[in-house]
Amino acid sequence: MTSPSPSNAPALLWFRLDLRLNDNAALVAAASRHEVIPVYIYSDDEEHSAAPGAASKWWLHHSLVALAASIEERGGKLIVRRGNAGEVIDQLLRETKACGVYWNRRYEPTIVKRDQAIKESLKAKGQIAESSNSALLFEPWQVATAAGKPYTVFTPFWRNCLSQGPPAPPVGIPKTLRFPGKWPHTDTIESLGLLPKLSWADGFPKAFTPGEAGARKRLKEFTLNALGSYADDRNRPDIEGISRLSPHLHFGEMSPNAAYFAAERALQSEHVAPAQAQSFQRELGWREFAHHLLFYFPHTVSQPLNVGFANFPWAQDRGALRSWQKGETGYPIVDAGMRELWHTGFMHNRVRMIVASFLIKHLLLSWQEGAAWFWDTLVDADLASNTLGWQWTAGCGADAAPFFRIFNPILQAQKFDPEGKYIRQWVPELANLPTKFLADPSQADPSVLAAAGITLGKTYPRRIVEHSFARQRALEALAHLKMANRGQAIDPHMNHA
DNA sequence: TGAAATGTTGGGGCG
DNA sequence: ACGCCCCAACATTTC
Repeated sequence: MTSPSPSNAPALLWFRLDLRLNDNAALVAAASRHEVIPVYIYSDDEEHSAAPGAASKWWLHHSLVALAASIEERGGKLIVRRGNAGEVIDQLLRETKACGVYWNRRYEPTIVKRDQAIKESLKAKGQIAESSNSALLFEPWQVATAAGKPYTVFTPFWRNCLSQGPPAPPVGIPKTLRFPGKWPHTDTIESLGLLPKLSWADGFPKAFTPGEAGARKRLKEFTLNALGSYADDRNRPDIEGISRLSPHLHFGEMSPNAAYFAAERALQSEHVAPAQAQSFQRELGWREFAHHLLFYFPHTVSQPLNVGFANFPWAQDRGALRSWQKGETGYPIVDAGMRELWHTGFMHNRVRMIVASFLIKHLLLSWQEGAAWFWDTLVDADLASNTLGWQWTAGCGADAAPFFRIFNPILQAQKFDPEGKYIRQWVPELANLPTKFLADPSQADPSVLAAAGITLGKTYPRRIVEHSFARQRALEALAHLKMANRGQAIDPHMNHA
């Protein structure tokens, strides 16, 4: 197959969740044949479940600013528009006389549908409509079981991926990048209204630098400082043990290939033990698995994969939900996590599992409530990963933790934050409490609490539910569910396919 | 990528 | 010396 010959007409490069110039397949394809008109279209109205939440909008704003600047450095311009994507594209094609559109694929159900319609419409008009993969190491349809079905268990999924040979190494920015002499009108990034009216995002810049350069710097620091002990430290919120690359990967400021090969290079050059590098690559594998599941089971965005959970009697308790959201549950590790989330738009993964387990199993609130809060508050909110993560915790998803696996927030704190450094950082009103009582202030004598300046119920909340009671209640709810399903559909080891 | 309950083992204190 | 008990440490089972 020969590639189309270079044309005089420019082409639109439609940026979406690929806000970078390096290792960008659509950019490579467009730049090899055309003058390029970079475009970003903000169309949250039509994206529904995939439309960015408040924290993501903050990130998106800054990422767009960074992308526009690096395009301008190369003599180009990022054209920004707001509205229905198909209509904006048609409008731009008329304005610029462009011959078509290049973009990188997304996998959210509403986006897949929309993009298919746009592609068909363009092709029907004889225009170029070329999509590429620049978001995944392995696209959903590249991986299948021996029976030709999608995977629902992670380990065989990832084994299959790795057996296909190494993913494509990342490539740089195209050497020849031509832009048109005349530009269409562009809205300002500010006019998209992505930044919050109130100042709740003030703490975000301390934790993150959105944009391609920030992503590259983060990857470098991670591979240098933390990759070598990743398998050991990745569960420790009190240690700088994780990559923090998730928002950069979500917005496509870095390709998963770049992250994968950074670990691969460290491994090959023997700077890092194989088990440590592979542990990081495995986490990239979970991201792949999440997209695989989202593509083949699109309804899981709102519905449990395991149909046995469809009628689970989740509690309706706005007060309890509010306490969880604000980090006022009376369990310090839970509250620390929820406050880290609020102040930075991020939460350590180990703590995500703890707070999620608490919401679902201690409070019996639905995983959908938790997913919605995470969606609005996380800068790395990703429909695939968020859906997988919450269904995993609830025990209703693919390869999920069984419902009876209930995290003890006190033991988890003692195990993964042994000196209480993480709790003291995010729950400062407990900072003077001896470490021994930090995971569970209710065990401290009144004199000890008084010496630390703490009054339970006043300066720090009492536990909104007692652990052993909540555990028992959750187990009973599961027993009822089993009964209702006659023991059939909720076996944790069932095959969901 | 749990926790709690239950079972088993073996060392040591002690009559 | 011996049996008995206690209980920590570890293993297994159950939820």
